Amino acid sequence: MTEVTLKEVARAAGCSVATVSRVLGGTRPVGPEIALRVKEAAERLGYRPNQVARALRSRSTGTIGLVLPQITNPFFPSLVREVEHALHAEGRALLLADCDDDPATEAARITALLDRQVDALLVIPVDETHSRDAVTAAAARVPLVLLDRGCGTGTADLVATDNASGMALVLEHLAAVGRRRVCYVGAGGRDTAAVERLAAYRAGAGALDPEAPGRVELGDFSWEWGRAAADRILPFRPDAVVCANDLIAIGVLQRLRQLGVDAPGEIGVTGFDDVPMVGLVDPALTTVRQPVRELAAEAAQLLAGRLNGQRDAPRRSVRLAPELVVRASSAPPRAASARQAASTRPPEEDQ
Amino acid sequence: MTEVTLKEVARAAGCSVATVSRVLGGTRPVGPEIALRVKEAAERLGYRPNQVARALRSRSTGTIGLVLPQITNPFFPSLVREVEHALHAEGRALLLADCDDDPATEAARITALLDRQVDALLVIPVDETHSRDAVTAAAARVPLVLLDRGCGTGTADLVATDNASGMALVLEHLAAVGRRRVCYVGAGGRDTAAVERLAAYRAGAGALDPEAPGRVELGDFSWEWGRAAADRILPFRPDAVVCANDLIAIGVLQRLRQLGVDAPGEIGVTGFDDVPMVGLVDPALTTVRQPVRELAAEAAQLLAGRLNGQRDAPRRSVRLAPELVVRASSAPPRAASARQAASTRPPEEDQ
DNA sequence: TTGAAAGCGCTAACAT
DNA sequence: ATGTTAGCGCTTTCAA
Repeated sequence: MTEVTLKEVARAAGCSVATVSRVLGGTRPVGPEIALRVKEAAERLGYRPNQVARALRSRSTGTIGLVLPQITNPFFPSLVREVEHALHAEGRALLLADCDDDPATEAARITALLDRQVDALLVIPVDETHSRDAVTAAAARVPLVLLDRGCGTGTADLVATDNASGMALVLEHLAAVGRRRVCYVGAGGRDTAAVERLAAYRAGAGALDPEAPGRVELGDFSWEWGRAAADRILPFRPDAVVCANDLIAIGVLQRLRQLGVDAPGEIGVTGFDDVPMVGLVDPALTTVRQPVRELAAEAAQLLAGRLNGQRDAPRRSVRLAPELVVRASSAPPRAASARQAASTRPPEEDQ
Repeated sequence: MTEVTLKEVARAAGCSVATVSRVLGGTRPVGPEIALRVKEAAERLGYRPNQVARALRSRSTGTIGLVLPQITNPFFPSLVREVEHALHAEGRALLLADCDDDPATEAARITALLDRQVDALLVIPVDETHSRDAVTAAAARVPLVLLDRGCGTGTADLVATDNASGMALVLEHLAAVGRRRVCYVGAGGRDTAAVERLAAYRAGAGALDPEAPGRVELGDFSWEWGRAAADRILPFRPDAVVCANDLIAIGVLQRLRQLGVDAPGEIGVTGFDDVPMVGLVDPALTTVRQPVRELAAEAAQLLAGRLNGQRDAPRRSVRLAPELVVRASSAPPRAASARQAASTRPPEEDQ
C-alpha cells in the first residue's frame, strides 16, 4: 500500500499539483468549484500531506524540541503535558529529549534536535552556567525559549515562575501566622530554581529574624535530602522550615514525624511547586503553586510569535507570579502544648 | 548565516556530492585520501546533514513516535526516560504525544505522528478495546509496538510486564508470611494492566481462601481511590490488601493509619509498579517492580529489527517477568498485639 | 485564477 | 572508485 501523493490528487481532480497545494494550504485564492473537486478527491483518496516533503520545501518542520534535565523529576511531567497540549493545539509536534541532568548530554541533545530541523527549541537548562554555551549557540540558529529556569542573562527568551515573589509569599505568610525562627532547607545546585529561591530566602528572611538568613542547609531537590536536613536544622530550634521544593518538604515532614516533633504545632513546614504528590502527606503541605499551564501557554505563544516573523523583536523575559497555597503544615503554632503533644508518641527509627 | 550543504562540502573537497554522501554515510567504499579530504572539509565548514532532506530521499526520518495515556501517571516518566535513552543511543529521536487518557485524542495523535512520517510507533494504549481501531490502522502503515499494555490480541507486537506472574508472586508471598484473608483493591479500567492484574488475583487468590476471589473493590489507579477503598474493605476483616498499583496501596496505607489500623501488624498491604514515590511511605511498601529499563530496551530492539527488514516476521509478544520487592508493609502479622497497639493512637480524621 | 517548472538537500541508480 | 543524474513530495516563483 503506497502513499497517496499530491500528484495523484491532482490527477483525480483534473488539475495541477500547484492548484491542489493551494486549495489544501489555503495559500492563494482558487476557484470555488475546482476547490470543491480538489477537496473531494483528497478526501476520497484519503490523502495526507507528507510533512517531511512539506518541511524540506517550506523550511519549517512544525516540530518543536523540548530539552529537559530529567523527566523523572516530578515537577516536569505536568509541564511536559501542558506543553504538548499547547503545541498539538497549534498543529505542531514535540520532540522530547531528556538529558539526565548532564550538561554534556544536554548539548548533544540540542545538537541532535537542531539536526532534525526543529523550528524552535524549548530548553529547561540543567545548569545555570554549564548550559550556557550550548543554549547560546542554539539560540543563534532557531528561536529558543528557556522554560522554568534561566541560564545567565540575555541568553534567550525566558518564561519562568517568579521564584522571588513565591518565596516572599511564603515568608509573609509565616510572619502572619506568628512564626519568626525560620530556617531554609534548599538545594545547592546551579540551576536558577535553586539559586533564585535561596537568594529570595536570604533577602527576605531577615525581616522575620536577623539570624534567619544564616540558617540555611543546602543539599539537592530530593526527599532523601529533606529527611537528612531535618536532623540538621533541629539545633536551630526553628518554628518554621522553608523548603526549596515540595520533595524536600515532604522529607522534612516525614523525619519530623519520626522524631516525634509536632508539625505544624511545633514547627511549620512549607514547600514549593505544588506537585501532585503533596496530596499524599499529612499534614497537608503549604506550598507555592507554579502556574504550569500558563507557563506552557506563554512559552508556546512566545515561540509562535518568533516563528511568525518577530525573530528580531527584543528578547523577552516573562516571569509569572505563583500562588501561595495555604494548607495545614503552616497553621499557627501551638506555643504551649506543642512539646507535650509531640511527646505522647515516641520517636520511631528508620528500618 | 546560511546552512552549509553537501554541495559546498563537495566543492571544498574537490569532489562530487555523491562522494561526500558516501563518505559521510559510509554507504559505499571511497578512496582513503579523498575520504580524508571530505571529512576535513566537512569538519572545517561545520557541516551538519539536513535530516529532513535525508528523510525525504531515503524514506526514513529516524524518529519514533511514543503515544501514551498521561505523562502525569507516575509510572510513565521512568519508562519515557528509558525509551528516550534507548532511542537516542541509536541516533533516533522521540516524538512524544500525550493523549489525556482519551481514545479519540489518542487516535488523533497517532494520525499526527504518522503524517510526520515517524519510522515506527510505540503505543501505550489508553483502552484495551477503544484503542484498537486506531492501533490496527497505524500498525498497517508502520511497525508498531505496544508497550506496557496490550490492546486485543494479534493487533501488533507487544512488550509488557507479565502482570499475571507479578500478581502470583504477591499471592505466594502473602501465603508464605501466613496471610490468608486477602482482598483486592483494583482499578475498573479497560486497560490491560487493570484487567490482567484483576484476573490474576481472581485466579490465584482462591488458593489462599475460597472466599478471597470475591473480595474485590474496583475504582481507578489513584491514591484517592485507595483511601476510599480502605473503608470499603474493612468489613471483610482482611489480613492483607492486594492493590493493583502503588498509588492505590499508598492511599490504603494512609487511610489505615488514620483509622488506627496497624499495618502490617494487622493488615498487610502490597502494591504494583515500584514507582519512586513508594520511597515515601511508612511502612515501606512491598510491591512488584516492573523491569522498566528492560521493557524499553526490548521495545527499542524489536523496533530496530522491524525497521531492518524483519517487517514480515511473525508478530511477537514479549512478556518480561517482574520482581517481587519485599518490604515492611507485608511483614508477618502480629496476631495478638495488633489491635491493642493500634488503639494507643486514636483515629484522626481528614481535615 | 491556473499551470509549468524549478528547486529544498539529500541518496541511490546508473554510468563510467 | 567516482561522477552524473534523477528524483523523494511538496511549495512557490514565474508565466500565461
